[in-house]
Amino acid sequence: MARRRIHPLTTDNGRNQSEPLHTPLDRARIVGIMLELLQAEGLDGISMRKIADSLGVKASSLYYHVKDKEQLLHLLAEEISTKIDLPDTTLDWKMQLRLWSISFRLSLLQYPDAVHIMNATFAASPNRLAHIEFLFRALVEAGFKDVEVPWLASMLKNFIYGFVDEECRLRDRAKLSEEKREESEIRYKEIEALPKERYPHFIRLAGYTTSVNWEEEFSFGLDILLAGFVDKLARGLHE
Amino acid sequence: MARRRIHPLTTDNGRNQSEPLHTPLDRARIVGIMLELLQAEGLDGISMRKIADSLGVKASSLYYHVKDKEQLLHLLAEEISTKIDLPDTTLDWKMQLRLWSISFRLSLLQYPDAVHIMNATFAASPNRLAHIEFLFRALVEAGFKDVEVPWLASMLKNFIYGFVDEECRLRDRAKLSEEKREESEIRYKEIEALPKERYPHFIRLAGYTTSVNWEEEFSFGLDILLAGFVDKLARGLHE
DNA sequence: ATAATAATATAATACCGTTAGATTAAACTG
DNA sequence: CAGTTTAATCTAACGGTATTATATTATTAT
Repeated sequence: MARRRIHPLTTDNGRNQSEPLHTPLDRARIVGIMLELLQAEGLDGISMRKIADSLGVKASSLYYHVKDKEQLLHLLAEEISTKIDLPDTTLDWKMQLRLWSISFRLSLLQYPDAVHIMNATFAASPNRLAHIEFLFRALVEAGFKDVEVPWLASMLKNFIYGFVDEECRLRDRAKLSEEKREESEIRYKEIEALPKERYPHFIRLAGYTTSVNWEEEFSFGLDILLAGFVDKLARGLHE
Repeated sequence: MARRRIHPLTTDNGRNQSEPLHTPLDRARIVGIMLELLQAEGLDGISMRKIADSLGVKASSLYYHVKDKEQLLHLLAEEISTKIDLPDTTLDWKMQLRLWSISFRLSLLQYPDAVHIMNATFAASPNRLAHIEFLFRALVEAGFKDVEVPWLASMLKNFIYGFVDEECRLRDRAKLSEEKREESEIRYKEIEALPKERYPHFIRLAGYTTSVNWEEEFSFGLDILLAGFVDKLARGLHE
């Protein structure tokens, strides 16, 4: 697969970059650039044209290395999930799930729109399956029935996706309101125009989602979900 | 706002449709068509061009009635949430949340991609706020602290979104595998090519998500989440 | 009838993913 | 070394997206 040029100078129409000059693309380099673009511009920064531009290449060339954009996102999701730690499997099952969840959240926070990418792609790749395997094993060893395990894992995953998604949104909005409130204020005025007397609880409690300790709040939700797991386990045993 | 023609026949360049002939558009009619397109073709069926075509009009004309597509989706989400029942507020709080969740899921299932539309739009519209108000009130009356209530409501919402999203996906895949497995089999072969010995639990348990009683499974998850709520409430009291 | 306004259309901009076919570069083969 | 094959990229195009500025028609009001 690895190819090397013998005579580095031939016709060379256009820019010449000293050494490699034309080392062909591969999936690893494409995914690497995608990760950079994601970091810099978010999901909108990942278009076939922009990826190609950043590689000094035309968009259509990407299709030689990959079937379509979906496959590229699939590879990107796998790459992102590389950075999630798998906890020590000798710990208490609750601690294992807790540590895994914390690590998962932190990884998702590292790249904008990571949640959407993970959620939009099929999880059948080595690293992602390793995480599913970890969850399934932990839940089985905890004592849950086989039929219950996939749904419990799904609940935990959905909790994290939902939380991080909301966290990113609220963080972005907080940033916006510091710099430029132009667009944002239009929406806020729509809220203020609503008949407040009809939503007393909402009005009173809405403020609690503005200044937040996210770690604390994540832990709060995680505790509740795991408490539900424990309750299910207890009921399942003496049933 | 309502406008009526006096002389129904003038120049009439093009098709003449008996009575109204040219009653101008309004947001209600646009949203109505969007709902039909959503039902028939899913989220991809809702483009500005397709909406306009279905109304016998050009895409740019829509911008006279609405700011952009986001606002249109906002209105659509509000319309969809009209069909969700608010349970009797005299019931036990757990029963209220349970009935609301069941009703919410059923509404989301009525239209393809409804979850994505709800999740992608800002929930500040009368009907959607009424639902938030309902949740907040129920949780406050249950005895939760003010700071906890928005996060609990968020958890419940995220559980439902995640569940229905997954339900739709698996249902669609089950349909596909009946008719044409062409594309689908490619992906399945990718899974089968993986080293199975590394994912023993996954291999053993993957089958449990194929033939599913969705009502039962939804109830299973809901029970667990609400058990976590109850646990939190109990701990919060004697703390 | 005329002026004002309401509603739609035309045309263009700047993107997007994807494909077919031509073209260049590198690697083999005799 | 010459010729052929294969690898990798490019050109050009298709059909789609949201959106905008500007022109045009249709209705209402004066």
